[in-house]
Amino acid sequence: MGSPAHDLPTGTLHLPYDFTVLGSSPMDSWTSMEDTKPPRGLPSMTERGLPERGLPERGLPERGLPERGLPERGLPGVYLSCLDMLLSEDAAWLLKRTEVTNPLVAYVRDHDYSHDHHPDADRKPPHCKEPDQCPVIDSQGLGVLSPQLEGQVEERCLEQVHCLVVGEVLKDIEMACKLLNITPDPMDWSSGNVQKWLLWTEHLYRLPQVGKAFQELAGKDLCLMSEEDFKQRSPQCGDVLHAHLDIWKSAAWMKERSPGDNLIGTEELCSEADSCCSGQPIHLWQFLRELLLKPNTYSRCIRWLNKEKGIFKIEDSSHVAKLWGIRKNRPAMNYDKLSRSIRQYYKKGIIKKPDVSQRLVYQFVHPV
DNA sequence: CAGCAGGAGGTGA
DNA sequence: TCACCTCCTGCTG
Repeated sequence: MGSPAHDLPTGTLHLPYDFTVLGSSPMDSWTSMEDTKPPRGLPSMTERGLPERGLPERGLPERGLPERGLPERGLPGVYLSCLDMLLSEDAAWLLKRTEVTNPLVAYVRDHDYSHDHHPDADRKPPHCKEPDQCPVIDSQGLGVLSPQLEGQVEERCLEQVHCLVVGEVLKDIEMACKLLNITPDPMDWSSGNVQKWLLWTEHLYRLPQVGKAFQELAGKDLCLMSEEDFKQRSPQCGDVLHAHLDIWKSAAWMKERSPGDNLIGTEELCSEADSCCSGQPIHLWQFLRELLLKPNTYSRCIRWLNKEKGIFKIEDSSHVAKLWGIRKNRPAMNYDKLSRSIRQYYKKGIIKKPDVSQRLVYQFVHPV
């Protein structure tokens, strides 16, 4: 687009991630929302790339907190689902190993809160004698590698991790776009799209409702707003929303810069049943399946009980209904109505009740 | 009380 | 016409 909002620098990945979620599932963060400290401001990503201000320092007094807070580890944690499998120790080690070559990682190091959750996060992983001498995987079977080769292999590994993270973020954004029926580039959003995005973000991260504060604003206006503007309109979570928008902006920017890059596993997102790829309105059963396909983000409200058999459980009925309502622009949507729609699928042979009927448990007649 | 089942009329694409 | 949405009654655990 070439818009100011997209004039990000090249060469480094500029996403305000909180890498400290590496050792814990984002949904764990969500789980802990009610009983843990509320969110603190996320770093704002500037046009220069790295945040203007760092993440709040540990031990700083909490500021005014919304009733329903973000996951403790911060909103971007949701975007790191692909790294859930990494042990926190390994993650810490990885950060140490990569900070030299990647400014973003160095930034993350500087703002590493992993000690909050993992007191041993700095400890090297058990399989490493010293962080600096961590064995490099010799996938070629060449035996001991020369330091130069080792460096190259290492760099490649880091690149792969990098790509994995970026790819996962883009996938999640793409998924959200499909679910909301909006474009990935905030610059293209109408005011209606902005409201949808706000509603979605509020519900996903349980932020206080601030949609009214951003009424009449199109995506373009939103992109031109500074963090201060955001905070002015929403003192409670303006900074979080601004940071979240930054992620979307950078994703759009990256996509625009390298449209050929196949960072996104579109085949996963656009299976033959996904009519949303062809511009058709999404069906409820498709919507449910989309949520089920993103367990790292939505398993708190809907999850597979038996994926092979297509049996799933709606864990948070009102939340799923709300998400569906947002998607369909039906603010009055509730589980009663949603379940009525699900029951319409009984006749059509799309969804049924499992043989052993349980509350909130349904089964796709034709599992994926 | 929340969830389930299903009838019936309405709505928008 | 279709795919819901909305409202409803009655039943169940």
